[in-house]
Amino acid sequence: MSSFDDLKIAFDYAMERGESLVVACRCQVLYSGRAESFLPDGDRIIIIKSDKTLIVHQPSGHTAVNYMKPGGTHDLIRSEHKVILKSRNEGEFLDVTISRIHFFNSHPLEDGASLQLSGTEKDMSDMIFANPKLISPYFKPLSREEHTKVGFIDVMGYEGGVLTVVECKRNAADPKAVDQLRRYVEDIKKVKGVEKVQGVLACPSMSPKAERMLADLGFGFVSLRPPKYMEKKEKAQMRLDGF
Amino acid sequence: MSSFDDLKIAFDYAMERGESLVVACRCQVLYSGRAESFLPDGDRIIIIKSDKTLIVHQPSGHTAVNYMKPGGTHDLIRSEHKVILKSRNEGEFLDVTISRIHFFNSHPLEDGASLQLSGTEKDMSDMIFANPKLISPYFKPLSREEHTKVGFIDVMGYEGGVLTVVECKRNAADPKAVDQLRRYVEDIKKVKGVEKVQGVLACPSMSPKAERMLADLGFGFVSLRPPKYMEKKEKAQMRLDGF
DNA sequence: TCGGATAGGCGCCCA
DNA sequence: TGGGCGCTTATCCGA
Repeated sequence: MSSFDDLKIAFDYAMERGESLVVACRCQVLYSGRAESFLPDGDRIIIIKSDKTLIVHQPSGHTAVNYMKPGGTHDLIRSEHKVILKSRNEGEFLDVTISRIHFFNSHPLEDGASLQLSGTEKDMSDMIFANPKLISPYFKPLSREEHTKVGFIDVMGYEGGVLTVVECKRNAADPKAVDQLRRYVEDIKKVKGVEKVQGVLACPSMSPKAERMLADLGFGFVSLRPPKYMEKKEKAQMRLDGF
Repeated sequence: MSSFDDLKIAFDYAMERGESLVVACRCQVLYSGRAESFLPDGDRIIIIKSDKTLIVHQPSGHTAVNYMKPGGTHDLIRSEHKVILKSRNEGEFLDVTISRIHFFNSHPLEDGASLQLSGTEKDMSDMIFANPKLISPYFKPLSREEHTKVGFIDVMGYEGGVLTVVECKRNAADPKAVDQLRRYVEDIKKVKGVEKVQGVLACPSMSPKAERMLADLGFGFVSLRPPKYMEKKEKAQMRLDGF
């Protein structure tokens, strides 16, 4: 029995059972679908998940270099002297041509949990709604995540008598953020038939271009960063770990 | 020798050697850094790459649910009855509390290759520059990827006597794309002191809102998709594979 | 290093 | 199903 046959048996077994599998191998990867790509020979880790997502990871970096979306088919075939993993899904294909297997493993994996994330833009708007003084002493919030024809507005309210649109960014704001705020302000003016609507950008900082655009439009800026509820615990943890 | 000791030895060996390693395990994950998150118990695949990138994958979906950037430290410790993988990097931390190991593997992985991708927005602008008739019979391109004070313009040229800014999108264009084009056109008017500057959006299709915005601004639309150099080969491949 | 923009973006929510 | 948009976005590229 060849090493290909061993691998083939283990691979088919895992796929039939709906297991998740991992292959580390020397390979090259050809993809064609929405775009197309070729990745020359090198060592990679390939994962096929139980939902048939396929991802190819190089030995550095955070991002998968190639992938196939969930629901595809994956077949291991021998072609002359090579082993090819052929992945197909909705008009896209990806071929992994394998020249050497470093290791292979599979196991049924079950996971019903989902990530609980905080410190997001949504958390910022919640924070502002709960504590409007963060925008100004006189800011009275009316709505959160208000859906309009041009998108949805993080927080809207009145400051004094002026209708005010607040756009939150968890990171430094860029020109796109100002464009977005302007789009909302213009839309609200038109929809509400109000002449004066104020725009406010709430973010930790701004890029120079964003700052200039904001000033040109006469919009406001509030220095604010997303809340991190574990911050105190984190600090303690870091100290315990000697940071 | 406990199973923890076995794992610890294999883990430390892999880390010392600069190998890449894979652990499939039941675990929960706590992260705190730029944001913070908690992932309750479930089965995951954890990879630590040779550059010390750590990624945590659930058994479905394309994206890593948690990760740490390259260059951090990773330690496997026993805490009472549990095994904890502690990852630290530049003020961020991630703790994986492991309750069961499904499998563990490691191997030195080497990969000097990088992805060759085509069918991008850049490929579209190259295509237009090489074949200006795609925009119109009279379009004369002047520059590609021109860096202006407001950003860079994919293609700029003259159509008849009118300065024309072309923005390419490889996918269906959305309102953000139109905003971007408008920003460029307005800037060029100001910088060049020209009254009439034409904007053209080159993309396969537009969202309804984008279409309306484009019409309101009097900009043009050219139906175009990014070139895929392997397209013929791909089609043949798909036929061979029975699609 | 910073800024600006793309991405085979993905994933989520909501009409 | 598609539009709109945030993201621990990452990654690339130029100043």
